[in-house]
Amino acid sequence: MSTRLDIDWRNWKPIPGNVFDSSPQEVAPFIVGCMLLFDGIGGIIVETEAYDQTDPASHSYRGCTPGNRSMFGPPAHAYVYRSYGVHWCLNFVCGPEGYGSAVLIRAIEPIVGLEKMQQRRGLQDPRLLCSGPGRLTQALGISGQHDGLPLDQHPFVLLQPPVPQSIATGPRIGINKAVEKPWRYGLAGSKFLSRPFPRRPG
DNA sequence: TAACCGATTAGCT
DNA sequence: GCTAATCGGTTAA
Repeated sequence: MSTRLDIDWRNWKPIPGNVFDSSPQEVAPFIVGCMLLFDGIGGIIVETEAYDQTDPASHSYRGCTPGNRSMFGPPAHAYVYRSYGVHWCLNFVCGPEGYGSAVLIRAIEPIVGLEKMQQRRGLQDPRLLCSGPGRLTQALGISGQHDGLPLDQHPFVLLQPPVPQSIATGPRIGINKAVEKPWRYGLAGSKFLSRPFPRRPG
């Protein structure tokens, strides 16, 4: 059983590398709705968060260290870090080189390679495969050895949809500082979010 | 000791 | 169907 069989992939195009020269607050909403494949397996990005060096919640806030050096490297590269000792989390480095900014990939809708993802995750439910930053790296087989890899070549593939997506925003998840920054972006109503977006007052 | 989390459990609609 | 609370676990400050 698969999803999104209605999509015509012929109209999807590679994401230009210079997209990642922009700020993480611009890149994060842009890549929501884009297709992410790693070694031929993946799906549609449905949730992201922006981080930059001025942000107390960012790994780059206190400058470059051995653990976060990829964040200060060239844009359009991966920053993969270990979270809570056990999980891996995938970020896309953006902004001018040395700026220390990145976009955290928080959730994808699994499309390609369902069986492999289910095997790696040890469960069947598509909604639990990639709905969380640690879950999606396990499903795609991404770990610390992939830190620093360029996003515009194998094993990465990034495609943008022919039509821009409608993006919801909200506060980021799992942080205690700069909680008020609405730097979480996603497809509101998607069943593959790590958590739903708060309903806007109105 | 705090951190960009996941799995499980308990309780709600 | 959903949300909140708890706890294990490694790293770096």
